[in-house]
Amino acid sequence: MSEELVVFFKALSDANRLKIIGLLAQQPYSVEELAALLNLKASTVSHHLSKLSQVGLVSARADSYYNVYQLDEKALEAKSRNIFSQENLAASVADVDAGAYDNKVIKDYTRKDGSLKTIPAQRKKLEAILRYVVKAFEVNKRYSEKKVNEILSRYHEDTASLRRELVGFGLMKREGGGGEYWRES
Amino acid sequence: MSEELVVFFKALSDANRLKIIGLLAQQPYSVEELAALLNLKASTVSHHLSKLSQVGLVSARADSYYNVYQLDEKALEAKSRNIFSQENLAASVADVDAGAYDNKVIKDYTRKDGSLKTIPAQRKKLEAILRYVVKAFEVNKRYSEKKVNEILSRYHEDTASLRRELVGFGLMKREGGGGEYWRES
DNA sequence: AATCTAATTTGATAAGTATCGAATTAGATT
DNA sequence: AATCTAATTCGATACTTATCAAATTAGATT
Repeated sequence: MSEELVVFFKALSDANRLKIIGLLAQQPYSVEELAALLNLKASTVSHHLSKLSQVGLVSARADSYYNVYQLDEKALEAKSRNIFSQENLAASVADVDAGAYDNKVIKDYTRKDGSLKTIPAQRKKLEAILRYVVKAFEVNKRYSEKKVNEILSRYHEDTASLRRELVGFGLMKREGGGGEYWRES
Repeated sequence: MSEELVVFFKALSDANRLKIIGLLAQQPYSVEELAALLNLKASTVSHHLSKLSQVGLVSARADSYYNVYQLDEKALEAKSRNIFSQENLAASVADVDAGAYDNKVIKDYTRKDGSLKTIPAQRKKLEAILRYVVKAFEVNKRYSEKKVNEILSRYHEDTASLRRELVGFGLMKREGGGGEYWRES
């Protein structure tokens, strides 16, 4: 899950928390000492330490009156090594809808009945629209040019352009001689 | 300066910005495409890209209508390698006042005239107070026990305790036989 | 030159959070 | 058992920021 990474980075997105990490890298400190060193109240430092401990960067041990915090150097090293690993990068996009762009373009360019308002001029949008239109054809079935035009006319009157672009982008194939078209898988 | 590190981590402390990085790790995208994929408005994505580009993680190239953003993998790798380097840890504590803890303890335990309200029971505070008191003695000069007591009496009536602790913590030395004391450098 | 389109900037709003002071808790010392 | 002390939790406040809508800008196409 990507949320864990966000929490980790948020834990480090504060100047005073970075100072705490830097100080604890030298030696363990109590909350009270950290508060004095950073010129903050103990309650504030406690809040910061809680965030750092949530992500496993620091831990506390009780010593008489004091809660002495120490840096977990192992965790620090481990985290820094695989922050931008393939797994983490992949995890961050796991819940991104890959079809969202096509869907938006289709939504922008079609009427309620599914026909096209216009044929997009931009290449990327045209591709998205063509991927949408080509679904009207069965895979591997042969169509005459007349039949192709009839189907495309449901989408836009300029069937010749649609037909040409479908072939141009490789979404449909045309047999050299006979004027037959088909959609490949 | 530590502020640079904070900005870097803040740039990464957002789920949508991490998704952008994950997406750009696969291929470059335009602002419009990212907006559709993340279900955000273009202006919001622009805002995110601006933060990422501030820290050098992404850059844009113009392509017809579009601003196509790409991930700077080199920068990503370089950053992740030395995030928690010695230099960065040291930089984060550079502007921390190392004497702040002693100062706070001294402030808490002394009156306006510099004398001690009480002698701290806690070891760490006692150390801080003793470091403060020992400054009343010149380095390497010899003092009789009587003179030591006279000086210490400016701070607290229990001169015997102060004297004993100063020696115990190694801040002052006593010659075995003759009852002479001195402060070492 | 005029017109489009995507991107950015600006302003407003809502959500998040660093900080402090007060109250409470946990634990050790007496 | 009673009392201290440091730490934590809680409530309030001020500041930051993610997001959107509207206005503006930059650049390409016609």
